[in-house]
Amino acid sequence: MQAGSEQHAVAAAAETTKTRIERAAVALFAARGVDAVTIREIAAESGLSEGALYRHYPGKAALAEALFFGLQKSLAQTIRETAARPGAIDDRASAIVDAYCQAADDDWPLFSYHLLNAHRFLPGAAGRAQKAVDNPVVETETLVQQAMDAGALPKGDARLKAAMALGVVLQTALHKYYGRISGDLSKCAPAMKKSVLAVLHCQS
Amino acid sequence: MQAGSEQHAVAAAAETTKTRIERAAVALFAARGVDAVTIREIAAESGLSEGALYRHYPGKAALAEALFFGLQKSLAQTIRETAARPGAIDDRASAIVDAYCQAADDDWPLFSYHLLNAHRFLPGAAGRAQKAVDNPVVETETLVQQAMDAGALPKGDARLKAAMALGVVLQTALHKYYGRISGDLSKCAPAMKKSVLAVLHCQS
DNA sequence: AGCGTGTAAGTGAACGTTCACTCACTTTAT
DNA sequence: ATAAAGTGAGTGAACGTTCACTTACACGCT
Repeated sequence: MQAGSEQHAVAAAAETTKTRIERAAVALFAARGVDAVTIREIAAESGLSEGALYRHYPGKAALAEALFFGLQKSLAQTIRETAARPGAIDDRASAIVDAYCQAADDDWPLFSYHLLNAHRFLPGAAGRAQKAVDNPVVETETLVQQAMDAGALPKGDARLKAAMALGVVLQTALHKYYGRISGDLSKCAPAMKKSVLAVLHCQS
Repeated sequence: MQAGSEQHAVAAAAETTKTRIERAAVALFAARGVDAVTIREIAAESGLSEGALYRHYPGKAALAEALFFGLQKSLAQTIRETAARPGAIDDRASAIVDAYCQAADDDWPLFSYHLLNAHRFLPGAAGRAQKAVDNPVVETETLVQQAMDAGALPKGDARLKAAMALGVVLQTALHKYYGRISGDLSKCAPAMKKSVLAVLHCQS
């Protein structure tokens, strides 16, 4: 891990064994659900043996978790950075819509896996308060709250506003999963931006 | 099933063995996911034995499916009737928001189970076109399309508009599941209605 | 170059557990 | 008496995980 042959590896993503496993797993998990997929299937799909998977991940659960939180963290970071940028709330909200679209179009299997399995990894109402770091929802709520405090949005329940705005984007992605909307999610970005802004600015 | 003692059974919902099973199953499925729940647990929760469940359902999968499609059908029917009622699009859209709120507040375990497990029972993009009958999404799309045709809404992609409008409501319900929004979903109805209308009427 | 050695990566049969489902039997209601 | 409803130990298949073994390769030594 010290002097590999694939540093500056952000873009090219060399096809290491580990990424082979991850791609196979994400494709199967997204298509059929984590529980319905067996280690044997992941091994077959990635062209490896079952035992080999355990050289890279301690188990199926850890693999599923790592895949989910990888994107979760990356989305949260993007939103946090976007929210921190100076500028009008409209521009920042639009940038977040673009960020979601880009994540979806970049790696649709991973994105849809994340979309459909969030409730598997995030605690429901029972388990107290979601981890506040690396959470796209929390970041969005914070952004909305700040805009309200600054008078850039009408005062109101920031959490509710954030939920409704996120819903515009995430339900659209879900309908893409169901085949009710086709093509890249970015294609819908202009309409989603207008709707998100309409939601954010409407009096409640 | 022909001459039972519980016809007119819409409201009172007599506590038959079958409903005991269903309530126990839905509570467990909603809290921990279908695959993580065992038949033994459902039996224990409902105060029956494993064998007894099989007198009423052919298996776990059929039980999970019946619970899902029970609400799916009921939601679709409500929306269809609402959409068919004469009146302004705004009033009908508001009525649909109320219908979702009522379904959620009536039986939150069932509603959240439905919300979180839709992708388990509805075919993804691969399986061609979702069953068009008894599908709340299809009904909503139809309503939006009709309103566009009638000039009551700006022309555009009805499916996308429907997705975004549904997202306002369903993501809010999801955030209630995560404990980010508390109290009855109906409490959010006024704000959701305003947002849904803002989405529907905004130019795209 | 040839050789010995240590380490990481990969293999797949075998293991033990879990779980949906079955069935011979008991209880309850009519 | 008879049928419907309920019981729970038993069964067999599926699955995640383990492990003894094999292969690939890097490095120092002569």
